[in-house]
Amino acid sequence: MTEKQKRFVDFIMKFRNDNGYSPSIREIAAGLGLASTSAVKSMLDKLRQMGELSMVQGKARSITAAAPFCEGIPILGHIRAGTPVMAEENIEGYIPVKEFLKNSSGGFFLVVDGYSMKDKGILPGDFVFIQPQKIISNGQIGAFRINGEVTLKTFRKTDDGVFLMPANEDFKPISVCESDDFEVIGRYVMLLRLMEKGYDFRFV
Amino acid sequence: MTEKQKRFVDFIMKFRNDNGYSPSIREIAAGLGLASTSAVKSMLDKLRQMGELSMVQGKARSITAAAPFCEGIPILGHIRAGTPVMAEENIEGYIPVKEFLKNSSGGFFLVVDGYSMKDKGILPGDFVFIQPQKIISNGQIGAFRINGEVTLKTFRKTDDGVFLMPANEDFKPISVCESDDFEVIGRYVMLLRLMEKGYDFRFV
DNA sequence: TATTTAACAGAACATTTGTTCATTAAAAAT
DNA sequence: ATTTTTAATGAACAAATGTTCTGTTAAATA
Repeated sequence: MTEKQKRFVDFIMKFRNDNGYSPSIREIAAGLGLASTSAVKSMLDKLRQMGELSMVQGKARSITAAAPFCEGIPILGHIRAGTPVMAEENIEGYIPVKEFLKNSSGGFFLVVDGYSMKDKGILPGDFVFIQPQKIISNGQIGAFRINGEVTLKTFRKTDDGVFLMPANEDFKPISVCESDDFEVIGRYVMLLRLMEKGYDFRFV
Repeated sequence: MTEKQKRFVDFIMKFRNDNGYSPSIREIAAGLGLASTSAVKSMLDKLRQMGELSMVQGKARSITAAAPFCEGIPILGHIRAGTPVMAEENIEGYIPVKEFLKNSSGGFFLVVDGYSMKDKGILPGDFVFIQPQKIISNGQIGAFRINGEVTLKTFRKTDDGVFLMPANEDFKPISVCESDDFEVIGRYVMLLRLMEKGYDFRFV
């Protein structure tokens, strides 16, 4: 990507972060100091062809940036690693939260209830993002349904059989028998913990 | 909020989740089975007055849902609490991730480096979202700069003075002296942990 | 029953916005 | 030096979109 192309994507991303919706072509032109809209249009077409952006023909403000150049929260530095300066020049990167927001991919949150995964830093009230998939690799954490109950555990397959391992010495591994009603729901790919309570999460 | 108003907000939120941009008034009308745009318009005006939505006069597709009815990931159930059914009717709520996405409010992420907050489930590599503020309440977790170093700790103010408390018995509390260069950077309001590595986070 | 209110339809209008095209200027390549 | 390519301009057009207005219908209210 050239410097100019980067400026385009940066502007669009910042605009979206600031306003909550994408800029129009004329707003992009104004923002980048261009007097014509056609220059912007051709650049957008090129960026779409490159896979950096996507947009829908004829639809106003339909530009969406492809991952990971999408809406995100800036990373301002490593904690304990020095003084974070609250300036745009200091942004280390962006977290592509939007990547996970795509409900179309089928992911969803589950709320953690117990302390069985405490040693993995997964606590009650945490939201774990589950990417649905039918198989899971050895050692990965995932959501499983066993005998009607849903649980979050580490998947372990040994010569002795399949086990769902907790991350807390107070809990025992679950041995998965042939006779069990067992299903892999999905893989644990993200954890979200909100300290701000009091939000109406629309629980019904 | 009435049932109809909820349907409006639901449709807009779902459209945004699916497409990445907001629906036009005519698309809302079509989606809700209405033949006129004016009915939609007046409802949108009302929802804006209620504070549920916000939009900019004359700008196409500028509807953004106010927190917490904004872009979000569906919550499909409590883990260990039964069988989550992967259906829309089963959605318990939405997590207002977008609320924290608003860079305009000044929030940002810091990357956690050490194990000093382990017992609070905060591990190295985690992203902690910091809401900038100059003062912080007793017992809250926040990011602080002390003598040039940035650290995440629990703020504790007692008769004996001000302390930055770790959540790990291997670490000692930090006593804040008058002579120290001390500053409250902000409050810890969210934690994000990504299991999917390999993303290009645009680190420079 | 009469009146008011709210919700919606339908049309019309104005603005925004995407799109295209001819042209110019500068840079790169031949 | 000539040609080609690229980037940008400016204008114009068409489509999408927000906005407003009048009338209608049904429900609520007096």
